[in-house]
Amino acid sequence: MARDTLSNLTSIQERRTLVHDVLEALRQAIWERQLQPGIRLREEELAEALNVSRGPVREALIQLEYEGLVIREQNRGASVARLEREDLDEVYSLRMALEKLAVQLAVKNHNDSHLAQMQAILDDMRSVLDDTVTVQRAADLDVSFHEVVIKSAQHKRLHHFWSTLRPQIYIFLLSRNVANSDFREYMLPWHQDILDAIRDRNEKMALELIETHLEASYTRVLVSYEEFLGADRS
Amino acid sequence: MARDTLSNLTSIQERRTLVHDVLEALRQAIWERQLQPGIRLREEELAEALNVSRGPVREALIQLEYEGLVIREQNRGASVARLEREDLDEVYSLRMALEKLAVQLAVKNHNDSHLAQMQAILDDMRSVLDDTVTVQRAADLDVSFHEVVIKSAQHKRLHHFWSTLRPQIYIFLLSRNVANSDFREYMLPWHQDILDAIRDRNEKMALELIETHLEASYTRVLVSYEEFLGADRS
DNA sequence: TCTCTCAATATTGTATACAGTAAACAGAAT
DNA sequence: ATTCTGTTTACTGTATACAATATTGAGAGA
Repeated sequence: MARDTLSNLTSIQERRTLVHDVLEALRQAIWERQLQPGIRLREEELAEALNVSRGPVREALIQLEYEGLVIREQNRGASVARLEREDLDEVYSLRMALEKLAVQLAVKNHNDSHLAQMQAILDDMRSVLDDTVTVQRAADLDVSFHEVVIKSAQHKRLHHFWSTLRPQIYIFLLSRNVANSDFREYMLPWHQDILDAIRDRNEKMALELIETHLEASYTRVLVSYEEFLGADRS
Repeated sequence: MARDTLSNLTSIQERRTLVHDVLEALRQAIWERQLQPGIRLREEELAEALNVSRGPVREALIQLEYEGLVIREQNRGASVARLEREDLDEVYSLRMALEKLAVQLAVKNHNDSHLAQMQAILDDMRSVLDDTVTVQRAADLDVSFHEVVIKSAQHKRLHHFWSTLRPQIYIFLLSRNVANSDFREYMLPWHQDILDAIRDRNEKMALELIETHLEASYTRVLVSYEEFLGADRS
């Protein structure tokens, strides 16, 4: 059989381990606030609930600690992280530093596939303009666009660091009160501009755009997240 | 008993777990090239050699993967990472992004303790000027100065990210051929300037200095590390 | 009533045992 | 000879069992 024929087949879904499954389940539960900030995460309890042993749960908790969703203490176990306003500041300042580096490299290193992926996400954003969009959908589209930008920098460690930040970014974005108008006024035009600057290899413009975009994003999220924290306490 | 009296006591050495010990042993062995790039790290073999079970070894390998010293593959185990020239580029470009953010924050957030710690390291550098310095000692001093700068930014996530990069930075620095003249000509004056700029809260200056310092460091390490890679292949 | 000590308990840290996977090899078919 | 296929083997992935630690609460002493 010719190799070219085979290369058309979509590759088989990589066999995953229990750690992956546990990770997804816990992340999801934290995002959906079924597991609320501060709640203790006992290894055995989770293991029972998910029908696995403590080993995979423990490894998943280690990973979640890296992602900032969980706090682990020596001999005292894990709990869901409480993300305060300072954490939002930290995440966004780090994100800014990483994404500035990313667009500088993206301008040089992107390829057509990256541009196509960005364009596809913009198209998705456009297609949901008429529907009512859920905050999850908005966050997904937002995060995945930025992820492609990061990927197009072709910098393994940068991508890895950013991915570690992603689950926290997602949490903050989930606090927004999104409306369709947001897509029309912010999401679409800003991301389109960034894509254009990368495609045109205009480094200065791309840098400026990512800075103003992230600053604006921060400002908007700050309001909604503080609101959320306030409501949470009452 | 008065609280003030107690606060003078140095806190008791935190009880450490086996994971810590395994981590230190493996990092050290990789730094010293007893474990050479590419060598397979079988969990059971390491466990036996270190007189622990596979659990702690496995967790240590996960951590080392984060630190970039080890590669882990699904169902195929771990091996010591081969750090090529591209990895040096990645580490330094990321380091630059992180430390630029760090000095900007350090200028605002540093306290007297941080300044004292930096000064102490500069004093150490001065005190070894007359001795013959080992490359390890030079790397230790270099890395620890930058670590204090990072700490003085008072940004938990930034510190954590930088710490993840530190073991790799250390590997690259170990390839240098250090002489006492390097301390006199580079290490001391550059680090002194950075300290001064942070103390004077001169953000623009601090940024400029860290940029030129890291670029220069990169250039110097690039030469020695390529030499090392070449020698390694022959 | 308050503080201290000590045991009980709950939970993580660690060790061991078993299951599953993938590379390596040997033998059969062409 | 070469490719395929089944089997072995060596390892990681997972489960279970045991040890060590930290918190809690009850009782003794002040």
